[in-house]
Amino acid sequence: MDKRPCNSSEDPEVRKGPWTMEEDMILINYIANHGEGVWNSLAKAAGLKRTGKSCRLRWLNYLRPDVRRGNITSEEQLLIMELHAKWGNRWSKIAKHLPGRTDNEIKNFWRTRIQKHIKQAENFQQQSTSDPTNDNHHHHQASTSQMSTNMSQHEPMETTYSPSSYQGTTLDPIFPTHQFPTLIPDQPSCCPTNDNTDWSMEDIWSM
DNA sequence: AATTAAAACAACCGCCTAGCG
DNA sequence: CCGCTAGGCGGTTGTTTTAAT
Repeated sequence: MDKRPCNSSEDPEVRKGPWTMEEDMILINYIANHGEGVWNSLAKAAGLKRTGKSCRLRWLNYLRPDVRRGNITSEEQLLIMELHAKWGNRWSKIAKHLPGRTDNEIKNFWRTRIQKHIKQAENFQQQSTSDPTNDNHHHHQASTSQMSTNMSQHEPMETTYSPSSYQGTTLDPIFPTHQFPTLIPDQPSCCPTNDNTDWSMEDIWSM
């Protein structure tokens, strides 16, 4: 486990940080030949100086052949929002309904794209509520009810989620309608150019 | 062109739980 | 039943990339 008396972070034998292409290749080859086993022993057997956890994460979030990367479509966005409204931050549960997407990716997506807009909406709300000339803050629209209907009977309120957070999303450019995004401009975040090393998963899998 | 700020993404950390001896 | 371990999960942090000035 991770009550880690052993394999502690001071252990010079344990590598941390970004994975190299060599490590990726080793992991992929090993799993291709032996399958996924007990991750700790897999890491050792494969000769990787990584924790089992690290290997597992790398495999699940990045190396698996069926993992989809890049643009999250508007349909997927919509699904994510619906499922998040239902289940809160149950990222892995949500991810199961988005084939090829990982919980980590969805989580990051939520934090970077959606939460930002919720915050903005909240700020606007505060402004508008403190503005006596603006009294439209009690008109709960479809968006509100749609997103919050199931909240009450579900898990304890997630800190990242507040039904009211969704109110006012109509103001946000990313949510052009009263509903949830039916069409959201695809972000330039496609083409993950994170490969300074000039290689991609396609390259690896073609080997 | 250089610098800074913001956004996006990858990876780690620590807690929780299930399974096994 | 109890303790231990591995795996899974959600939160958070660190790094890289992109956009703005």
